[in-house]
Amino acid sequence: MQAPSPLLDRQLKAIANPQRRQVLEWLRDPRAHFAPQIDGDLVADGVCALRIEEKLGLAQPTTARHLKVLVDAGLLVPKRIKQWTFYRRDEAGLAALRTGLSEQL
Amino acid sequence: MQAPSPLLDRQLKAIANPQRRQVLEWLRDPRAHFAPQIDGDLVADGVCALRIEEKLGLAQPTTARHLKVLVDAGLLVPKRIKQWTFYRRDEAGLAALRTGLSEQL
DNA sequence: TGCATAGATCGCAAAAATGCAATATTCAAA
DNA sequence: TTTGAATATTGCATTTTTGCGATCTATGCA
Repeated sequence: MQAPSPLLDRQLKAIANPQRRQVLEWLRDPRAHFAPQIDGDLVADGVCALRIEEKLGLAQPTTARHLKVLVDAGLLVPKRIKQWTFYRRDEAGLAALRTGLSEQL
Repeated sequence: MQAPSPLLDRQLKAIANPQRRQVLEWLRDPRAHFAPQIDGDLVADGVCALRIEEKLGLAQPTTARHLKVLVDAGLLVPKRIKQWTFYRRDEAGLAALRTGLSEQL
């Protein structure tokens, strides 16, 4: 079957995984869950992938793929600073998910 | 990783599939999507599994499993009448899903 | 009781998701 | 330019999901 909305489908598949939901939840209040960073503001820029990786307790490639799934679903915004990538929530994408859900479900 | 909420996890996995979302959407207004039934009122009792099966275009065992996933997630209510099983939405479960989402996401 | 219908379950194959190690890429600093 | 750190990508194994045919179970009717 063809998904009526490819975006909503990607978003729902993205949040169907507990680790990825955990990341989204942590990033609701980065200061409450992560130590301050030298480069990149926790809130404005997001949290360094390395921090997320160690908190998740998964290998680096696995974490990287989880983050990519969330970015591709429009739920996270990546920001490259120097050799780091910082991730913050994409509130617009999350709002779209909520809207799509209430319409489709 | 352990899912913080096993129920929410089951619900999100359940709606991560387009066919299952389609069923939930059809059942929002059964009269708009299904012909009247002899036994079992479309709205009060739900829609016969056979009708859902033919509308989905999937084999009987496959449809049966999809419906079971939705029932186990508390999103559908099954009702056995004679040799048929009718399915309707579990609005309480769907409300719980919405609540869980807004809390966790 | 015997038979037909609807649905549930079993067993298996194909596809997708998830994990990791190894490797490639990117960027900064020496 | 070489080195090191952080991230991205590749390749592969394991698990989960999804599909089907075959079969079992439950129910109703002759």
